[in-house]
Amino acid sequence: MHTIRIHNSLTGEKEELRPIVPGKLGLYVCGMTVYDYVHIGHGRMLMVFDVVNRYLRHRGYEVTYIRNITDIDDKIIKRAAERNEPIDTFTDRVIAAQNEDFAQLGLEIPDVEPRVTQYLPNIISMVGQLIERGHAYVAPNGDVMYSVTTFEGYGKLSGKRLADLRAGARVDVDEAKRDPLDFVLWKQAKPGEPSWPSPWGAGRPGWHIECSAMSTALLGTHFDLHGGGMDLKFPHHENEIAQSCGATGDRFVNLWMHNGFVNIDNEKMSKSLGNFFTVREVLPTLRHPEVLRYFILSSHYRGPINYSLDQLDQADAALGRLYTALRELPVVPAVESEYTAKFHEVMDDDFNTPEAIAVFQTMSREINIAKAAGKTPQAAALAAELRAIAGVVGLLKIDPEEWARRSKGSVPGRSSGAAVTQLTDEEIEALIQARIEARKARNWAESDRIRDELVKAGIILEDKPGGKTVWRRV
RNA sequence: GGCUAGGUGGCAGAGUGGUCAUGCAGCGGCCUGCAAAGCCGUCUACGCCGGUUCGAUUCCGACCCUAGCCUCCA
Repeated sequence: MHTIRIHNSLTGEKEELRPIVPGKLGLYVCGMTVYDYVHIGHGRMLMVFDVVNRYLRHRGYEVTYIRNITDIDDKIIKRAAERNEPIDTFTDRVIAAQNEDFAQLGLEIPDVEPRVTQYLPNIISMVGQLIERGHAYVAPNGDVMYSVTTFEGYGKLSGKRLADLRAGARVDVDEAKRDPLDFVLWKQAKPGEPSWPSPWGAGRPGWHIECSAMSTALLGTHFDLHGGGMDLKFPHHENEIAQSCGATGDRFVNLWMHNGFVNIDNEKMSKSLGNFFTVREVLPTLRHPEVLRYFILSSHYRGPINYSLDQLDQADAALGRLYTALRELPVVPAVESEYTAKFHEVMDDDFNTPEAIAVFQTMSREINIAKAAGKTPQAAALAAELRAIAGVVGLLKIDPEEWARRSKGSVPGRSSGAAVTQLTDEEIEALIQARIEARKARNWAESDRIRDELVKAGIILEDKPGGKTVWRRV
């Protein structure tokens, strides 16, 4: 029987995954606040937990995967106001656009995507519980605040002590707070803002309480896995723990997972620095969205990755090597060999996708060797196995011939540019036929002329034994 | 200042107490009419200083450097 080990942010160590209910796992991931398009940093988070979800299912667990949607918050209110658009139509529109991006990224759809606005009763009830249990108070301004000093374990996840936090606090001390680190659970409505009735007056929930309320509502007071970006560790997740444990008295989450950032020139991708890329501007410049997935999975999920066009080109080349190995082979059923065992071994160890990719590359070499030796059945079997395990992490999902026909495309700064001319597949096939005839006649000048013409159109030819020629786009 | 991650060969990026990461790029060879693809080989990597050890890139300690968090953020 296998054992999956996962790095737990709570302890800083890899821990064995022990489901609370045997065979079942609850996975909650902090998803998107819906006020803008999905950027590459979000893309990484989404892909990382997509792989976690896919792999755990592949390993036989019955996973309940929850990824929330924050559809009420300051930024949303501001954006909607700027556009003179009702909040719900604005958020519906953003959610629809984000779902298009998710589909492009090849993400599996979570079991539930709860929206904050659907969970107001749960939120209000949890705030009430916190007040009852002495963890929250109504501040003079009418906001309901969480009192951090009432929760013993506050700071455990982020490794912070209250004194240190206060010393480094850059927030203005809010008169309404008993402690500078207290945070808001329920905000009094301001005129013109959307609000919901509550025992503390009309208002809306603070950001942190939503995740506590939704995760508890859907997965119970104690569940297995909770994920999100590194920046959510403090204060968001720290506050979630304080809220959920404070309100329910239960243990809340067993394992906390945090993915690293996407950097540009070693700086965090951010709007203020202007180094910001959305998936909908990046994906069309790639041969296929799997290039981005390959790039992201080439690094371990916890470390930072540096986003650059050059790296995307490297990912394109490396993924292309895998697809090239799969070409010209019959499709046969997959059989598990020692490669699948190795794949499981490295993935069981905290989702080591870079090692998994190394396994894929090693398999591609084996396939190429078998092909060159004319051992087609062996090559086809390996290819089927490769596709099976790569598919678990969302790679090698398209037909290798389709990969070959897609162009890497071109954007300023990319290492290889667009084709000078555009040819249809039919035109390409016709030129290849003409070249085959020329080669039969040993007319190398004509053969090379045709090949040069195709190169100008961004087509690379590969002559195979037996007079066959296959092609692919640069 | 506090806390958390890191510093690996031209680039990217795993991993390990003592023969191999892996990919891209380069070089040599095989294959090819020439290519391409592929295969084989090659390119004296592990921030700095100590310590433990028969032996450390890998363990321990100090130091330097980088990034992130401490305010909304995936």
